[in-house]
Amino acid sequence: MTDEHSTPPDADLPEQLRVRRAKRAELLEQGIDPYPVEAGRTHTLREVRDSHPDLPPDTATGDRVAVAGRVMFQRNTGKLCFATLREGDGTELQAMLSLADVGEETLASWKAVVDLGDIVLVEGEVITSRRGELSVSATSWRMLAKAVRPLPVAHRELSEETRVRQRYVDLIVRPRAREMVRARSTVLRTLRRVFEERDYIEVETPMLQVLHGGATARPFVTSSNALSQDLYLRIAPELFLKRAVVGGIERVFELNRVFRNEGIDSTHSPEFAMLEAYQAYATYDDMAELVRDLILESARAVFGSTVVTHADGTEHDLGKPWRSVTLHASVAEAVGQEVTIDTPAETLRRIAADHDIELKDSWAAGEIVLELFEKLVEHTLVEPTFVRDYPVEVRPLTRQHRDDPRLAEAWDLIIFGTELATAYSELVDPVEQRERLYRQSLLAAAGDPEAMQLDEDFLRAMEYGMPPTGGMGMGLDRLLMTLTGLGIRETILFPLVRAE
RNA sequence: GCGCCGUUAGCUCAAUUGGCAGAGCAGCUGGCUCUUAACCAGCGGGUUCGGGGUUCGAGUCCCUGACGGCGCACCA
Repeated sequence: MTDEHSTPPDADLPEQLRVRRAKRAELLEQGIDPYPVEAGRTHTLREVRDSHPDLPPDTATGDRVAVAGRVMFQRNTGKLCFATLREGDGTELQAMLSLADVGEETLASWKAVVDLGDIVLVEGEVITSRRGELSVSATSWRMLAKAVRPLPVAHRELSEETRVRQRYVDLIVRPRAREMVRARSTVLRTLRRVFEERDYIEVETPMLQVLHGGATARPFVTSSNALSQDLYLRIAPELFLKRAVVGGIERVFELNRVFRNEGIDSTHSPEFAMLEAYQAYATYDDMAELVRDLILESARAVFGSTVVTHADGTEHDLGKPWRSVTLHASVAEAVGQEVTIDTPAETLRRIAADHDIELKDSWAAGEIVLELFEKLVEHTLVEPTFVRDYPVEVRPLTRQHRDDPRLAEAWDLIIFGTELATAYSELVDPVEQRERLYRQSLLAAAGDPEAMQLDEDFLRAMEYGMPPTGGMGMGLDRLLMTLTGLGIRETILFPLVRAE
């Protein structure tokens, strides 16, 4: 190890770090381990609180406990010290050290070495203070983990960057950060529960893939030394889940990470959690019912109700009936004139021009209608809305509509103006599927980085016969954003950040 | 990828026209046996993101790089 990489001498450290290291050293000199292996805790703060509700002020219970927690506030008078301890779930409890009970030496040592942020054990009697605060009145205390770096100011917001880069600090000082971790876990559990109740099987499919497919997006590329070839981090689990359906796993879902090498902003992360589910002998209508159940059950699990608060502060009851509208009808409503699958491209171009929407020359009617929807309609759909029946040219992997072959049996669920989930009646005709994938592979060969490669093995699977199947996809991070009204970096515990 | 804005004490932020770099919390010293963002008195703490330039003098102006935020593009 060179000097450059060794521990910097204390003299180079900021004052507060030096001071805390000195206190650690002081404990060691006294023969006290500042990081003992055995904590000796007998009760959690929560347990003490729960077992002593509503005590009147100035009560001595006679109950002896040893509690542990991080020191969040300190209020020291000459012969009486108060500290607020906090444990992982945010529960706080006051510790009191009185000269009369602990003696001069112990009190002095407490004042000398305990800083905000330290994790300590306090052993004593459960009492209430004269002001009525439930407390542990110490007979002894012990350092469990000396913090050598000071906590940030507890009563001011951390900067956005520090919150994301040092999430461990964010979790210590900001209750909402802790709540989000628990909300995410609750939603994960709830989604799995709903699937289990519907006899779905959870599977894990490859994240490292030899071929790039399943959606249109730019992949991350890596390489295998053993295979001497490039591998792709998956952009979607779709093609493997469909193989599973072919094999007879008729109700299957996967809830795990996908990776897309695209923009990073308040609604996009390069890695995000994707839920996809496929159900044999079901259609996109069945998947709509499933998705509604997944979202409502998640809301109930997190909030105890279906009412959620959007980023702008408005409350919305997701439990009310959800609207369903065709893509063309939604556009027609927005532009105030008839728009259907029969509307010619020239007419649609005129409508776009009237609304100052730029179009590519190569676009056909279907692509123009979708552009009109995205520019004029999508952001206006605040309440949950299924937008359904897209032109086939914009949904190349979806089965043709049973009533009109120019349409695809697909819907997007829009909430708060953004897409939350999508579903199809899946294309299961292997001949048709081969043609469409072949056209995609031509685009890929021509240099379109988002286009899929031709996956012969996937096509071979379909040739064995895939039952009529409904499929859905939903971003977990998006769901949490919808439920909590927060940005995507708040819903991900440790979002990707550039190295400092 | 392009444009705009930002980076100052451990944390959150000030600093007029280019003229001695400041506050609150945190820290240190002393005081205080019922505080709870405790209080009172005193003290210390800075490579003003890095590099270069203009100037008698740069936190401030110019060039350049790093990192971040917002907008656009792409996307779920």
